[in-house]
Amino acid sequence: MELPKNYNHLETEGRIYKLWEESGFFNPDNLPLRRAQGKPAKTFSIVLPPPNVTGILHMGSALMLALEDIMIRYQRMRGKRALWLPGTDSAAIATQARVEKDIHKKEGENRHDLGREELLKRIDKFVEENKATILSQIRAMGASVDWSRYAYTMDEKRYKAVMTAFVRMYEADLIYRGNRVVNWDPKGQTTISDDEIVYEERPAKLYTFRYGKDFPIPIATTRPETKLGDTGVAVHPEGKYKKYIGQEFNLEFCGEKLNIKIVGDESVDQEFGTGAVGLTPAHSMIDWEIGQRHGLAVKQIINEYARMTVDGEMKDKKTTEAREIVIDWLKKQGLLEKEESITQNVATAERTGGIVEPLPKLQWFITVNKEIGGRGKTLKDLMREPVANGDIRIIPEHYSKTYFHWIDNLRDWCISRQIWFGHRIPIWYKGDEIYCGVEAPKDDGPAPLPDRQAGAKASAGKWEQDPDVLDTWFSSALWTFSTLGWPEKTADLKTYHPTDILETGYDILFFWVARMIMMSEFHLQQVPFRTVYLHGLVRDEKGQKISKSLGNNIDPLEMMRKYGADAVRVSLIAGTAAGTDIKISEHKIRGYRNFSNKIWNTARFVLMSTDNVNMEAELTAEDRMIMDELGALSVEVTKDIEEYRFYLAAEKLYHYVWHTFADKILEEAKVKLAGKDAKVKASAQRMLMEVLATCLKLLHPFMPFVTEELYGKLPLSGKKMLMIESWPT
RNA sequence: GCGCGCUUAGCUCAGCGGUAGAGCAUCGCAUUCACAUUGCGAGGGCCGCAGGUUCAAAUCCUGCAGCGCGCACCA
Repeated sequence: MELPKNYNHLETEGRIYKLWEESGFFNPDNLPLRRAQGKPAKTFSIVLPPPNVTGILHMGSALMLALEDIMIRYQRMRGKRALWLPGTDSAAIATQARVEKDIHKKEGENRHDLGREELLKRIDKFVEENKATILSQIRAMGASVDWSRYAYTMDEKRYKAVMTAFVRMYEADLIYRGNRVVNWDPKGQTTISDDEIVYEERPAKLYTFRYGKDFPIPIATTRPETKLGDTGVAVHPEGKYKKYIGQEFNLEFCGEKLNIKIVGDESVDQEFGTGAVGLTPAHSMIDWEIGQRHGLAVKQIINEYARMTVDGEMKDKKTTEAREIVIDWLKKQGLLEKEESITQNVATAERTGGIVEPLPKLQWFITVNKEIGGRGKTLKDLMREPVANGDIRIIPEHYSKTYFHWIDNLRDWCISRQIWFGHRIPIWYKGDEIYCGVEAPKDDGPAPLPDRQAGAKASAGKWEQDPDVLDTWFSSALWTFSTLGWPEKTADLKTYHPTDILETGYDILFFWVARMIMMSEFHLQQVPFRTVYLHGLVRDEKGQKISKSLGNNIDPLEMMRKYGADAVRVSLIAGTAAGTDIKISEHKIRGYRNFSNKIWNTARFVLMSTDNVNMEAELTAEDRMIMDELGALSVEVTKDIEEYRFYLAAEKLYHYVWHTFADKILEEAKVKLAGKDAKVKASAQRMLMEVLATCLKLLHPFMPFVTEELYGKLPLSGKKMLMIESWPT
C-alpha cells in the first residue's frame, strides 16, 4: 500500500472526529469494558472546566483540552469506563456586560431602558447564536468528550441544582443576609468577591494631618475625602497613645460634624504611619472589622457611583474632587502636617477595571466560620480537611500550601450580584417576612421559614423575589455533581462521583477548586475529585502574558489550520511540567507538525515494505531485542502518564519514533528487507509492523488524529478503532 | 511583611547523589533511495553566587542575589 507523501491534517481531522463521534465510544455506556481480575471495569471521570459559552478557544483552553484528552484517551485504552463530561459556563458578568455594550452601541439604550425580561431575552439569544463556535472548537482539538451528557451552567438541570443547593444551605443556616462592607465595583454596578479584585500599583500621596487643632493624635491617609466618614481612631492598647483610649471628640471637619472615639486595638502597628489609624468603618474592610469590635458607628459618605453623599459643597462630587477640597481645607486650617509620595496598591475589579469602592451594603453571604449543625465543623474545615488528610491530592504539591494559606485568610463569601443574567436568588420578601424557596409561597400555603434576619422593613402586598443573582462561581462550585444529575439520585452520580481528576489552571484554585470542595463536602459529604492537576499559564515565546493589547496572541485555531491539531496539542504539552507556565510559539508548533509528518512517513515506509506481512513469522534475536526495548519504553511512558509527567512521556515518544525507530531501526531494516534471507526479511517485516502499531498506540493520547488515521490503514486482523485498542502494557 | 516557584548550551527546558542532556537555533557535508515538513556530522555549558554535608553535589543542607507569582498590608 502506498500513502501520499505528506500527512494532510486538513483532509483528515474532520473525517476522523466524525468517525469517533459516530462510533459512540465517547460515551462510556458504549465502551467495550475490560474486567480487571474478575471485577467490573473501573471508572475514570473528568468534568470539563466549562469554557465561556460565548467565548472563542484560546491557548489556555487548548492546553486544558489537550491535557484532559490525553488522560481520558489513556484511561479509555486501559479499558476503564472513561467519562469526560463537557459543558459551558454562562460567565454571567462578562456575558451581560458584552451584550449590554452591543446594545448600547447599536441602539443607544442601557439595561434599564430595556428592562430585565427583555435584556435576559437578548442575552439568551446571544448565547444561542454564539455557543456553536466554542463547541466546534472543542471538537477541532480532538477532545473526546461525551456530548450526550453536555451541560450548561444555566440549563434546566443546573438551575435545579443551584436552587436546591441554595435552599439547603439557607436551611442549614449557612447563608445569611447582612449589612456589611463589600467590594463595590462602581463601573460594573455590582458587588464582587475578594478574589475578583486585582491590585494595581500606582503612585499616591500619603497625607498626615489632624482632625482639628485640639485633636491629640496625628493621622495618615491616602484618601482624605473618606475622613468625613470617620467615627473612630484606633491606637495600640499598650502604645504611646494608650492614655487617650476611651476619649471621645466632637469636631467640625471640613464642614462635616465628626464624632471620634479613641479605641485600643491589637491590630494597630505602632511602627507604621503615625501609629494610629483613622477609622472609616463604612469605606474600608479593615476599618469595618475594627469598628465592629468596638461598636463604632458606620457612617456612609460615598454612594454606588463613587460620589460623595455629604451635604454642602461636596455633595455629588467625585471622590477625587472631594479629595482636593479636603486637602485645601486642611492646608488653610494648618492641619496638614506632611505630604509624602508613596506607591500603593489600588484595588480594581478584574472584569471591568473599575476602582473598587468598599461600601456597606445589604447582601447575601455564605458563612465560612460557623459550625454546621450536626457536623461540628465549619465550611472552612470542609475545605481544609480533605486536602490536609490526603483525600485530595494537589499537583504540583506546593500549591497545597497556597491553598491552606488562602483558607486561613478566608472571609465570608458574598454571593449576591447586582446583575440580571444568572441564577436569581430564591428569596422572597413580603412585608417583614422573608421566605426561601424556588417558588413564591402561596399566601395560604405553608408557613414561610422563620425570618432570622432582624430588621427587615415592613411593606405589605405580594411576595417579591430578591432582584439579585448569584455569583457565577456559586453554580460553578456545584459542577462536579450538578453535571451528573444531582439533586436527583442518578446512576451517573453514583457511578462517576467523586470524579478522578480536576484539571484546571492554577489561577482559579481559589475561585473554583476550593469552592467545589466546599460544596461537594457539604451537599454530598464526598470529595468532588481525588486529584487536582494544575496547569500553568500559556505565554508567548518571550514569557509575556498573551493579551489583546500586547498583540501577541497566538490563535490556536489558526495554528490548527496551519499545522494540525496534533501539532498544537503536543507543542502545548512538551517541555512543561504541571504548574509551570508554558511558552508557546509558532516555531515550536511547526516542529511538531514536522513530527506528525515523520510519523506519517515511517508508516508510509512500513506499509510499502510489508506487503503480505506474516504477523506469525518467527522473530530473529535482533528483532526480538528491538521489541523488548520498545516494551521497556512502553513501561516508562505508562509510568510517566500515571504520574502526570505528560511532557516526559511525549518527549520520550518523540525521541523514540524519530531517532530510534526512523533513524536506526528503519535504516537497518532496509538492508534486511533487500537481502536474500527470507526468514530475516519476514522477521523484519513483522517487527516493523509491530513497532509501528505499538508506537501509534502509545502516541494516540497525545496525537489522536494522525495515529487513528494511520492505524486504520494497517493490515492487522482483529483490529479495532485505535481509540479503543488496548494500551500496550 | 508572609509564602511559593524559578535561575543548567544563543533560546525553550529536562535531569535532582555517581564522568553534563534534548529540541530549536548556528555551522559544515549529503541528496532522484519513506519523509527537504529530510539525512549525517560539528561547535557550544566554572548547571546564579558563597559556604556546608559526602569518597562523590547541577542534584542534599544553609545563606545571599536576581527574576516571576500568590496572599496580606497599603492608617
